[in-house]
Amino acid sequence: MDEDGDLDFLLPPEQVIGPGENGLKTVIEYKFNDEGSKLASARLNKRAIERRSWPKFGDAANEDAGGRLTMVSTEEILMERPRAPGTKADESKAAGDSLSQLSKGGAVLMVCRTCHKKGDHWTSKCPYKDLAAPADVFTDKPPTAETSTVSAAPGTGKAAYVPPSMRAGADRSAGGSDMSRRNDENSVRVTNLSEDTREPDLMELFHPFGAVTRVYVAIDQKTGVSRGFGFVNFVSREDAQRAINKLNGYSYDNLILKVEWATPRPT
DNA sequence: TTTGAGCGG
Repeated sequence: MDEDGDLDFLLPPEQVIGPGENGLKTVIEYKFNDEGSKLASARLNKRAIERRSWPKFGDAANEDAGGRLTMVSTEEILMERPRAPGTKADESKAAGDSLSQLSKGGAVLMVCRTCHKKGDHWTSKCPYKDLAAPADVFTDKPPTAETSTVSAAPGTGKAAYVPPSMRAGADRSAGGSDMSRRNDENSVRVTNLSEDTREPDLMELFHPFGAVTRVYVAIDQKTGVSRGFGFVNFVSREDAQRAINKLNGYSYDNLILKVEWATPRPT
């Protein structure tokens, strides 16, 4: 109830004096004022006295006049859910928004930061995302003729920075000097797993060959059962190669494992 | 049978 009550624990406790013979009770309470200093105030709860004479109602109707002042209600209160299925769908249609857009979290909020198109796709799904960085990023690093390829961000007319790895003729082969890219290349695909092989099993099987950054087992979302293949990522390409050499054709859970380099999934 | 999931604003 108290908006800025987070420091109230620093204050002295409330004091209640009385009720005296006039039936009045004195309450001394402490508060911070706007400048943050401590204040004490006293109030007389005359109104509480007055409330005692009010007629009782509801569950308290049978209580004595001088009995409990408050009751815990057992009444059920049903909350309205404006977005509950089937309640407002018709209105949404009437408003002209397609349901598919609504299900993506609201058409208005979905504005691509790369091409600035509204309601069509997220930034990560932008068809131009490999072509141009978001127009409002890298403004402190204007592209220069020697170090970058300049292309136009569609619809903006602005030149956009293209990172070296994205430029035409960039070396995308494995094991180069490009550290950020190399990690993806150390991904090993494992197939012909038994269906009760899980990620900890893969970790146990592969980590003796070197540092493993990630293991993954494909799980059927409907049945929860393994789809029989997975991926293991190694820090070092050499370790991954040794694991392939040793574990490809290895008998595991009565099945012959197939272990080979994974090629990046098409996006 | 067999090349991963879904978030995010």
